[in-house]
Amino acid sequence: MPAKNGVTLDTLARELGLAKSTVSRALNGYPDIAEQTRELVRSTADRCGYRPSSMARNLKRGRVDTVGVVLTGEGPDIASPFFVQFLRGVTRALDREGLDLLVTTAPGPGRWREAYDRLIASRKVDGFIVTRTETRDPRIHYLRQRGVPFVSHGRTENPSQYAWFDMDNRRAFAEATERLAALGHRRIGFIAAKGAFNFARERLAGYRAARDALGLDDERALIRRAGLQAADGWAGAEALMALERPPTALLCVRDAVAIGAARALSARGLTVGRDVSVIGYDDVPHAEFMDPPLTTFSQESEAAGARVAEMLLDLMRGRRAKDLQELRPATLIPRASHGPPARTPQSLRARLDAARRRRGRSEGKEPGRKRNADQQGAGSARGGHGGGAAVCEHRGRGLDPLVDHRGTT
Amino acid sequence: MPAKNGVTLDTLARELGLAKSTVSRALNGYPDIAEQTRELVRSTADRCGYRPSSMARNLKRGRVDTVGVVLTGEGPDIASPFFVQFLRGVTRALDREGLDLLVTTAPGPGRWREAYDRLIASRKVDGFIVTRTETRDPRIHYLRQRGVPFVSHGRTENPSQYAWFDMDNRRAFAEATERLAALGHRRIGFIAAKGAFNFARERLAGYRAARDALGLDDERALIRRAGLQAADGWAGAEALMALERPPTALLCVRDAVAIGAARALSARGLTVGRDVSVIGYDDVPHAEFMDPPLTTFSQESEAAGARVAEMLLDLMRGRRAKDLQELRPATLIPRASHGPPARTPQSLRARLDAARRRRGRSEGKEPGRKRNADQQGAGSARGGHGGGAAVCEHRGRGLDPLVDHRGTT
DNA sequence: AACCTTTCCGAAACCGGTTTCGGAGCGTGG
DNA sequence: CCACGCTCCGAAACCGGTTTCGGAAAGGTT
Repeated sequence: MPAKNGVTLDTLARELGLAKSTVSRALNGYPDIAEQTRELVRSTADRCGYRPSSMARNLKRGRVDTVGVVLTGEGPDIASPFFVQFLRGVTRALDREGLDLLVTTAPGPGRWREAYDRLIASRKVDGFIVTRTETRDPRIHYLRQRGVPFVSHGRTENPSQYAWFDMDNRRAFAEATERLAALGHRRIGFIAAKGAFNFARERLAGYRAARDALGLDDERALIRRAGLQAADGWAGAEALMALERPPTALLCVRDAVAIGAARALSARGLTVGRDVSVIGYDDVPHAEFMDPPLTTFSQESEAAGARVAEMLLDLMRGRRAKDLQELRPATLIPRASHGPPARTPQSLRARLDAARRRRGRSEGKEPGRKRNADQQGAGSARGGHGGGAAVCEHRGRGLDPLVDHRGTT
Repeated sequence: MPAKNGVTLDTLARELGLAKSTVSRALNGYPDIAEQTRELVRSTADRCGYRPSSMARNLKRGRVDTVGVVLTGEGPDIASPFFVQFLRGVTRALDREGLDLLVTTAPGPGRWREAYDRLIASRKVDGFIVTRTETRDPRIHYLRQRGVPFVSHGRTENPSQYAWFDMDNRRAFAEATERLAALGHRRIGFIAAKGAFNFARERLAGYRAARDALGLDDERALIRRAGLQAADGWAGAEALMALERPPTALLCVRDAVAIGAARALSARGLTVGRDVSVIGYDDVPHAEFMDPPLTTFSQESEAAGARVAEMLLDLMRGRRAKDLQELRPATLIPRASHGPPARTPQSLRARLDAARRRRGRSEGKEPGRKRNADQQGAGSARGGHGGGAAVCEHRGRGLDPLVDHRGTT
């Protein structure tokens, strides 16, 4: 029943009175076809709207002109607007060479291997793009051992043996640290990610390196490890502000975290950018519209996607993986969420304590502000009033600090 | 050279001493194979790690078990975290049935047709998912006329003849309007989108319907049309607050716009949720961490993606398109950015004028706040201080109102 | 014992291209 | 006039499956 709408090679051959093979070679630019014949074939081919069936062609050629991406990771970690930009960059670059992108999902948490297996074994893709690498990423190892070409967006701890494209996260956070130090900050907190994402490790490493090189305060308690969401930023900032000597600046592993942190600070009555500086990473669309606008690093995700795709094409054409490794600088976007410290840690402590006392007094006699009854606690995170912790607790996270006790590597 | 790593049907057949066709039928559950033989074949098949080549199989079967999505639209309009969630939902649902998702891009603005053409003609996909429909979307017409199965996420103005899944945007914004009216608002502004996206039209229509049904103020000037970004929200709010009688509540076509609008309001010294209520749509991750947290509508993008994929599978299995049309309610997430109006429009006007006078006086003698020199104007959007317009102007948008002069349909 | 079903499997066509191989037609040099 | 090389095209194998068709073997009937 494959009647299809299709005009095939045979159709053309019959139409032209030529052999199927002749038509094929004419269309594919073989040198043993008379130029006149070739032209004739070409013209009737696109007069009839002929398009070779990709599956038939692929069957013989042994490749499918498709690269794969398998979506791993759960929940909102991946829910970044940049991933779409990245995909767009990838598809744009692939399209220029006539390739397509196949997207699939792991059938469950931790079951990425099955997805790769299926795509490889059924020959649905010629290569892979892997994203969001972890420091020790089993996917890299797996793909290398299976001999499938791939390019990774982000490195692992030992990135010498495969093709990758990465932002220089380490340098970026070193730069942010240096910048804050130059403004006078000596005590800089870091709200890090507890996951194994390599970009998170690198950012932390960059902070540490610059901090040590500059001789800044380096207590363990200045580093909080949490998740990657705004609620984690809130919790992290709360914990850091609870310190005996709170930091005057906060580096956040990404903007989502910075957003939560900034809210926690202003909920405690502090002015972000004066009392405490905050710097994030990503330049999410809303960073510019925070109050104050968030200092951050830009992404250029689409360009990254395009570059990764190009690298994969090079790789599949035989270029060596070791020659395909690119580290790109991230560019700082300075906005008003950072500046010279307006207070010392001691003064900050005093200010926080004063604010808490003030809040304690006014508790329960909040002015004529109706609170919507049908909401589940999130509404309590209002500027200056109320306990901000509710925002975190209803997400299942308390304020318990998650101090980092390990080294970088 | 197709040495491949692969174990093929012939390999198995030779190994088992059976015919290729027997092996194939055994594996595919044909009834004319002895149960014993089938088991034998099955076991050796997965002992050898046999996986049928998808291209070979597809060639004969005439389908490829792949559905396509072509990314259209430019710039940040598509840069929504929800699109990834949506894709994840799609791939999850497809994966359950052994299908994959092919993603591609139009080779240029307005050239979506080429992308569809290529995928259809080269038989790389069996069907399509189209997203972000416009009110009169040529893609729908095109795919219908070509007879390719597809499901659309979002409707067009005449949605009776194809399969679609959509949120009830109209009901959502009617509900938001009713809710505000119940709280006492009589003058509600709407920051709409000037594009042709159908969801934007529907939201506006819902607002209009409820507004008229409730007899609220309905001046044209209460509707501003702009883009979909935060800067547009800023500009829209600025324009609405410049009215002789400003609205006491602002409905925004989506959260990004609401974020910009809220910032504009607070930059003018107004308290969002008291002086002016703001409601958005999307429930972006940061909405909860705004000050105050943003009232909005949730998306459930992943579930939507999954449902759309399931509908497409049904369609490809022969179910009729007319039976595959689903409208789902959006659920309001009430937070603190809306409440009863604390002021009348007149009082709002007075407050705004007073704030402007105050700003005028303090201009030029801003306290010891260093402004970073190497930023391009965005930093001027600081809370309460400075002219907020800069944020919009450096994006190439002025404050000129773009009033709506047309009807709904 | 001849005949008819059923059960189970093998042979071969087929999907729509690509690629190899060989040969017809033509011009040229010895 | 024949051998030889060159240009251009046709025939057929092939890629790795699916599906059709036919027939052998086994079992049951009269």
